[in-house]
This record gives sequence, structure tokens and C-alpha cells, in this order.
Amino acid sequence: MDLHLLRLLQNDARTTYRDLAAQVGVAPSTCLDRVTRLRRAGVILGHRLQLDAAKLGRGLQALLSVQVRPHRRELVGPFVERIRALPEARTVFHVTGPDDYLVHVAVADMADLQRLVLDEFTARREVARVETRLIFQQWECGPLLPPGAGTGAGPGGGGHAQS
Amino acid sequence: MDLHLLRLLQNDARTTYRDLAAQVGVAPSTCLDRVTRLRRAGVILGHRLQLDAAKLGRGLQALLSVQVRPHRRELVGPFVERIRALPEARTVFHVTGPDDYLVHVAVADMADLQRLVLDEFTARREVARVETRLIFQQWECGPLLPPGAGTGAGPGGGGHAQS
DNA sequence: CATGAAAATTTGAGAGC
DNA sequence: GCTCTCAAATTTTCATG
Repeated sequence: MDLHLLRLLQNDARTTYRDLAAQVGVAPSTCLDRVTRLRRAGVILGHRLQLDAAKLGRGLQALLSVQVRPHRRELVGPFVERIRALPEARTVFHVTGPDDYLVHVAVADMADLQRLVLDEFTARREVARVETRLIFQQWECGPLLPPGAGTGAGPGGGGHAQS
Repeated sequence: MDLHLLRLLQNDARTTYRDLAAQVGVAPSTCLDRVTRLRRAGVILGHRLQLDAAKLGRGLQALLSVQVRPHRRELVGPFVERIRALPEARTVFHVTGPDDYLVHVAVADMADLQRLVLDEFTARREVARVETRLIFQQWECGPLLPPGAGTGAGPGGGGHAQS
């Protein structure tokens, strides 16, 4: 049942417990219990607003591959914190491969992106290389569920999964 | 004021209008008006749950660079839709550069990742190349705000950090 | 996991600046 | 035009079986 709740909440995190209850087939208070448990268990980390970057004057997004050399803790810790503090930064990934970090940024326009790369990345001594990829379009995908959970309600269509 | 509201809501999208009002310094109904307006204007697209992938049995995340050849509409449209439908996919980026797509995936383990790459990517005729980068760690960054918005609360208002 | 009541919030209408 | 006050509808929350 938790999975059912999570799937519904990922479609719209503002769904009321009443609607949740109606769709899952239990009482609203039960939904509250389950969701509270999921929250306390750390499965639900928080609720984030999904904003239109273009409407906020950040119509250009890009992914920056960054090589940090030497790749030592003393350097990469402050580097990540500095990047995270940038208003343009959306997500920072520490990844395997020749490039150490992948930074998703949202900027106003090309001039803004150029300024960001030159002033905040290549200007730093520990940044050995930056590769910029512009984002044409992006798609958020379906709900994140445990492996094997599938999307259906289960065999027979009327069965209730029990936890 | 809208910016102030957006900043607070990005910290926690579940903040009540009452708390919002207290922190911004206006009446709750005014907050409702502004947020409703932002929602109708399309600035606020929706509310998303932030989940712990590891707690859902998807402790391994990766970024896949994918080359789709030939890069024509008849091929890339279905390709994107197919990838979006994968339970493992989280985000798909269409980007500039030698690699056409960057796909953020969350899987159970290395064997699961191998299966995903072999069965869902390289097995497809239009996929010319896949490059896999594992994600050590990732950080979501601060609120997305218009360029130049800074962090100040503006004249007259006392900036309050949340409790 | 359900019931049912109490507390809090959301929501809309109308007044005032 | 924008914000506030006030009251009703709805939702959240909790004690209990």
C-alpha cells in the first residue's frame, strides 16, 4: 500500500489524505499514518516545488563536466560547497570517469553562461577542465519505485497487496 | 514578495499559508492569492516528492550518455518516450555535443545497471553508443530564483531565517 | 486499520486603502 | 489594483476501539 501512496503522491504531492484514501481504498487517517511513517523512515525526504526556469528568467540550461585536479578531499570539499552556493546551480553530481563532476545549471542567456563558466569555474585553480553541453529539452520521468514494483495494481485487478 | 514566497516554498513546499504569511509579513489570504497566481501563470508547475532512492532499493545511480544515430525525429521521438517509460529512468536530457542524450537512472545494483544498459539501450538499433558514469554522490542546490534576485528580503522587511 | 471528534488550515467574499 | 478581515468549508491530526 505504501507503494500505491508513493505513486499517487509523486504524481501530485498536494493530494489530500481524503483523495488518497479514496484511491487506495482505506481511511484517510490510515494514509496519514503511512505517509508519516514513510516520512520518519526517511523514504520521503521532503517536498519540492517544480518551477518553470524560463518563466523565472533562466531560459537557458546546461550541463557542465568539470575536472578537478588534483582530486583530493582538501580541494573537492570546498569546490562542491562553492558550486552549490551558486544561484545558477541546480544539481551537482560527483561521478566516475575522466570528468569528476557534472553540474546542472540554469542561466539567463548565453552571455550569462559564459560569465558563469569563466568566473566561477575556469577561474578556479583546481578546475582543470570544463566541458559545456547545452540542454535542448529535458523530461522528468515517472515515479521512482522499488525494483519489481511495476505499475499495475497486480494480478486480477481487484486484489489488494498487503504489507 | 513573490520571490520571497517562492524561496520559502522551495525550502519546504508544505509550509502553510499561515507560516508563509508570518515570515513574509502579510495576511495568509494574500499569500494564497499570490501563490495561486504563480500557479496559474505557470511559474509553479507542480509539487514533487523528494524520495530517498537507496531506501527504495535503488541505491545505485548513474548517468548514461547516449548517441542516437541517425539523429532524426522519427527515431528520437519514440526513443525518448521509451526511455521515459522505464521505471529506472529519472530524467532525460537532450543535449548538444557528440552525445545526444544524457539519462539519469536509478537501479538496484551493478547487475541491474548492466541489464538496463544491455537490454534497453545498446540492444536498440538507433543507439550507436552508450557511456556510463556512476554517481558517487549528488547535491541538490539552493532555490531557483530570477537572475539578480539575490537573497535579501528587500527594504522594510526583516529577513528571518526559518526556525 | 477504522471511527469520529477537535484543531488547524485552506478558501472565498466583501470592505478598505 | 492590491491587501486585509472574517466566516465557512475542508483538511489534517489524534485519541480510541
